[in-house]
Amino acid sequence: MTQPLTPSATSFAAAACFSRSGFHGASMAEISKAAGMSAGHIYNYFDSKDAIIAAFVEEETERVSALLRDLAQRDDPLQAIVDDAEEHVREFIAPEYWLLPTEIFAEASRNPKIAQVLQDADRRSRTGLRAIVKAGRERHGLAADEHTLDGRIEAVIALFHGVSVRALHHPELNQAALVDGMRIGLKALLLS
Amino acid sequence: MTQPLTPSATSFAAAACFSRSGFHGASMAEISKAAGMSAGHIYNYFDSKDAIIAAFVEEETERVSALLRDLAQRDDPLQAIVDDAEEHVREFIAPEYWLLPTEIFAEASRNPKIAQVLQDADRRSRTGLRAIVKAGRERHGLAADEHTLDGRIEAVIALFHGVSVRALHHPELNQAALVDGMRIGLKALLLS
Amino acid sequence: MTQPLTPSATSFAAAACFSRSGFHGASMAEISKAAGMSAGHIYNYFDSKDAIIAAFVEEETERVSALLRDLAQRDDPLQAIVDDAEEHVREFIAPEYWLLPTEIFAEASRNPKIAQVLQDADRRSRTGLRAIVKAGRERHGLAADEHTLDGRIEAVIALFHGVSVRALHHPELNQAALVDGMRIGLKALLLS
Amino acid sequence: MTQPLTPSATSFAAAACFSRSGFHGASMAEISKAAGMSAGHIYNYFDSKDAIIAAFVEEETERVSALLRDLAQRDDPLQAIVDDAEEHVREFIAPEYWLLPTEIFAEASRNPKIAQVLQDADRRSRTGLRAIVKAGRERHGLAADEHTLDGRIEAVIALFHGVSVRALHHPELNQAALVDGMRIGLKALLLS
DNA sequence: CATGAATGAGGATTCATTCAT
DNA sequence: GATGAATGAATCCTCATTCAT
Repeated sequence: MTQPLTPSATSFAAAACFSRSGFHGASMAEISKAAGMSAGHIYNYFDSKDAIIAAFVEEETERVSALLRDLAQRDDPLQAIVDDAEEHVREFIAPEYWLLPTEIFAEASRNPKIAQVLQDADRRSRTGLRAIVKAGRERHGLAADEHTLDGRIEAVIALFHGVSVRALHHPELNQAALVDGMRIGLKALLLS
Repeated sequence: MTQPLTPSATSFAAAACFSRSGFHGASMAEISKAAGMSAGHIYNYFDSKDAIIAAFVEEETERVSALLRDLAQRDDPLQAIVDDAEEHVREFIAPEYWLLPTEIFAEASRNPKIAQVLQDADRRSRTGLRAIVKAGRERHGLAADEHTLDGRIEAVIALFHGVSVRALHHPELNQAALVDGMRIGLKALLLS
Repeated sequence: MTQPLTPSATSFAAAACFSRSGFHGASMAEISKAAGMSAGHIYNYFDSKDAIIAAFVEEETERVSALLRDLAQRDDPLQAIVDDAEEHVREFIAPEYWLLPTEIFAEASRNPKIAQVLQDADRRSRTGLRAIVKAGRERHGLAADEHTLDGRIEAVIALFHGVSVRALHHPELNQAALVDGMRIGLKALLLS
Repeated sequence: MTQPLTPSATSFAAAACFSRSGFHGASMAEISKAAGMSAGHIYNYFDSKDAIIAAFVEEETERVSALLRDLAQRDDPLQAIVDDAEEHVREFIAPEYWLLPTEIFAEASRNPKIAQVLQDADRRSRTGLRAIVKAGRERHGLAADEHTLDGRIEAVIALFHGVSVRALHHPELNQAALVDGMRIGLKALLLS
């Protein structure tokens, strides 16, 4: 979201390429065709291919952060997390959901600039989730001190991220069973 | 563990390069220098760079599988998982631990051959863990039907994998708090 | 003649390299220098070095086919073939003439795609020559049935191709004598 | 035949490789496997791959020269050439016959050393054939002066070499018709 | 004599990037 | 703004040749 109009279109177009071939497997030719403009012209918006990747990662992480903001609107957000486990699992298990993040994580693990983008977005997400969990637990009369919140929140996010990793390792996993497992874990972490 | 002596050394040397530059960012020149042999000679052991990656992934996943086998030796393995949470978290949080897996996951998400290696190793791991959890829960007088086992095991593994993803997103996370969070989640999943 | 402007220039430039070093001895660097463009750029016109060879062979065989078309214009083409023996021998004996065909034949003997190009061009040439010979022989009141035409035409072409092979084996051959030999053979084959 | 025993075996083994892949397409690894010895060991007999090619060409051309010597034994060699046309055509048309020569010609057209080998062998062949034709023609009361012999001999050899070239260009050629064509040409050249 | 591990130069090919139009 | 022709460095890979054993 750092870039004007057309670059955004480029990032969007690049998503398909990145998803298919990975950041380094996708060529500028491939990206430019998907973006519907010449390769040379892209350089009017981006300094380099790395800049495209960075912009793309920024948009992508922002998109994920936004999901959390929705959650805060719910009546009893904590219970909602547990209740919506099925829907969330279905989402996190879909390759459309984790293909690009997986690529992003790998890039971040080598590229400090990308890692920073991820960490900044995560801070925002955490802050949002933290407020939700704090309010929720207090409403349910549960402990909501810093240590408790820190640990529960990290574990909850880990659980969700882990689901996508599971999908990669075990595409035929028993989804219904996992949903029940998730509910047990989430309830223990959020509502006890 | 599929290859004789020298290839194994190559895989080992390649690890450093892959970790630093990624599978596709690491050049054969870089790898060969690390392996202490000429680039050309590597091709006496491996058919292609992809074959190096595949062999490396195989070794790496095997290494992870081995960790599970150790677990089975414990007196009360389920309780051990909960008790050892601190040690496990410390391990899963260390970049040494997740740097290469992260790269592997990204590769697997695009390369079916690599995905297969991962899935095969995962099946072995799951089978091992399943036996442990089944025996443990029966010993504790808990439900151990297929659905229960499926769900709990997937969620437990997800929790651990997720910890590594957290470390990437939040390097300064409150480790002690996370350990407590993990214990809550693990106890709920394994011992209830 | 399959390719637009610049590729044609490449083929032309490649001819010198192929003639000097052979198809496989000529490096892309050599070719690109001769073509006056970077090696990388050639790949905008040709998919591979093999494609350059194929295009070159196509142009070259087409050029040979064209010679036949001229022949048909003559008043008494059969007599012309005999009469022009000296000129034709001089031509077929010149290395400029057979250097590249020799390379092409070797390539065709291993590469089915190239062989096909050759055979297709040969069919066209034969059809053309056949019409000429048929009309000529009928005009001279000679047998012009299929078997006769088949055999005479094949032998005549063989005679010419063979001249080039002779030049390679015996560069100092007695050209005037060979011309007379050719005339005897050609007259026997075409006009009797 | 410049080399002792084992080299000869190497040349022999190399024939299959050369025939399949060409001189430059055949690797030393391929050749050494066919020769049943290590690649390194071949260098005890040959200074370089080029030397193997040279030795091979020498053996091969000698083999062809030898065929001519047989011809001289016949009662009426000239008539024999005409009479045996069918057999000779069959032989010259077979890929086993012209595959390697074609490769050799291409090599000779670029490599003066190979060209020399070819030309030396050709001189021997010509001398042999010349004696046969001279004696034959004199016996039949035909002109046998130098010019006549030169021209007829060159044309006859060209005719035979050309047959192989035809086979490459027109694998389905009408063999029976060509035999008749050859007989007409040969009779005109040798017996008139 | 014989091996085959090891080298390293050289090959085809790709691709991010530039720039004249 | 917009193109795409053009570059050339970098990549993977092959292979003739050497040499320690």
